[in-house]
This record gives sequence, structure tokens and C-alpha cells, in this order.
Amino acid sequence: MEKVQEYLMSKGIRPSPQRIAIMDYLLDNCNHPTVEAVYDALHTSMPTLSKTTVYNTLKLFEKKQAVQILNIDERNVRLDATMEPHAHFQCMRCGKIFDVPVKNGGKMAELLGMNEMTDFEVQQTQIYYKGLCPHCQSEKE
Amino acid sequence: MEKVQEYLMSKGIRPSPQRIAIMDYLLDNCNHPTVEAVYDALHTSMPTLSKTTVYNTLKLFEKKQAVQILNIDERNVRLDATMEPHAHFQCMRCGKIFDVPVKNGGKMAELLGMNEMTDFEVQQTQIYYKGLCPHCQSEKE
DNA sequence: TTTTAATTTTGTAATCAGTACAAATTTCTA
DNA sequence: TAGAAATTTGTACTGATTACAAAATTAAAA
Repeated sequence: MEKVQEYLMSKGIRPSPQRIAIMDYLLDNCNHPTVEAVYDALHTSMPTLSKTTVYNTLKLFEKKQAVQILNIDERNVRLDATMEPHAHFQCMRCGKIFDVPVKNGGKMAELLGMNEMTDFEVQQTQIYYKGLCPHCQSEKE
Repeated sequence: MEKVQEYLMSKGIRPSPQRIAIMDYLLDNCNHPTVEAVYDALHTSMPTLSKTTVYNTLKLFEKKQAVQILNIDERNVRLDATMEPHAHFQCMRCGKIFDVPVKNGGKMAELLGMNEMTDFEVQQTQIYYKGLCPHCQSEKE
């Protein structure tokens, strides 16, 4: 638990109880939860927690590069505390989101030839796949 | 103008006046407009047009692979009628969205090594870059 | 043609994720 | 300890998107 606190500080984030709880939850739940899910899960053990705080905190985490806010789902934002470069796959049938490794582990923009567009300064790269996950492929009649 | 009609039919889309107008607008305006922008632009010359129709039509176009609905901007959906594979860059300062070519023109998933994940059936790939566009780099003090 | 069925469009009302804002609380600093 | 700065909270609001059912248009059948 102090691990989380140290992790936040290493990212330049002041470790308040709320921030620790949120980051702790994200590190334990890598299933790309929604904001709602984070709030619901923490609300019971921390009844005073406000949804605005969750939003504020996530915005802060993003700015400090401690979380990725994914727009892969058209309805809700999804959270991901894994900061190593990787892509995401969303199943169009069950909606689940999967982490997907990228060739030679990273440098996604370079892989795609973005380095040749020297005029643009890329600060982040997001790669979203959509299709059918293994389970839903076999379900499909 | 009949070109658009034929294009829709080639995609398996019945060419109603509204659909023709919307597709025509998207083909003429490649600046990744919002739904609102499409509606506003067409509303004057087609006063009966409803915003619901715009939404319905775009959903249909997407299903028929005649348009890409981009989630790169966190506020609004953006439209793109260019169906050749390419990536998108959004400037974090001015918000503009740019088309970006991809190495050897396409096969984006393969470039990233997604073909090796044989268990997932990828149907579409979206690549979003964020950073500073050339113009905003020089503006930045 | 007429009639009927199917498709498409329209407008209004509702939903719901996300934000604005100011008060309350906590933490830091002098 | 007092006061300033940072953080959290709750409520009200916004605004994009959807639900839905009526109206209009188009296609098909007779």
C-alpha cells in the first residue's frame, strides 16, 4: 500500500487518501474500468468520495502520465494504469477490452512511419482495434 | 452529383436525398467535421433535415463502410469519408485533426504485429496521435 | 392504378457522461 | 496558531447522443 504512495510521488503527484485509493484500484483492476466502476467500487469503503473527485483525479493522473484515458468505447471513457506502450482491442460483440502487445515492444509511432512526418510533434499514440474476441468468434452462429 | 448517388449504391446504401446530401458534404469537407457541423451546413439548404436523421445516416454509413466515425476528440465525434487506411493526428493546442499516411500505405494491424495474435479477428484499426502541429509548435513561447 | 407494406425521416422528450462552480475541508507554511 | 494553498465535495448544469412514435416517402403487390 505504501508502494502506491511512493509510485504517485515518483510521478509528481501528492498522495492524498483519495488519490491513493483510486490508483490502488486501477493497479489492481486492469480490466479497463469506467469512471463509474471506479467510483462505485471505492464509494463503499470511502463513503465521502465524490464523483467529481474521481474525474479530477483521473485528469491529474493523465497529465502526470500515471494513467491512460482511453476513448476506444464510444459510450464511456476507460481507464488503464499500464503505461508501457501497448495497443487495445475491443470486442464488438461483448464489449470487453483487451491489452495487445505491439511489435518489438513500443515505439508505436515509429513502427507506423510517423517519424518521417518530422513536422508533427507526437506526444502520445493510441492504437485501437475492433473486431471479435476469441470467445465471441465461437459463439457466433 | 450523380457520382455520389452511384457511390452510395456501390456501398449498398439506398440513395435518399438526405443521404446524398450528407455524403456529398463529407466528400467535399475532409476537415473531419462534427455531427453538428454537418447538420448546420445542410440545414439551410434542406430546412426539413433533422439532426436525428444525420445521426441515423452516419451510423448506417459506418455499418456500410462508407464513413469512419472517429473518437479522437474527447468532446465530439468526428467524421471522415476517406476509407483508405490512414492514421489521424490531433493537435492538443488548436484541436485540428490531420490525416496522416501510414508506412507502405495500409495494413496497419500487420505493421504493428497484430497478425500474430491469431486469436483475435480484427475488423478495423484506428490510430490516433496527439501532440503539436507544425503551426502550434512555432506559436508556443 | 389503388392498396398495402416497408423504409425513411422527423421532432420531441429523455438520458447520461462529464463539467462548472463555490462552499467546505484538509494540508502546508510562516 | 493563523492564514494561505491545495484538495475534496455536492449540486446544478451542459450538451452530445438516443429512444420513440408519428408522419412522410418509397417500393411492391394486386
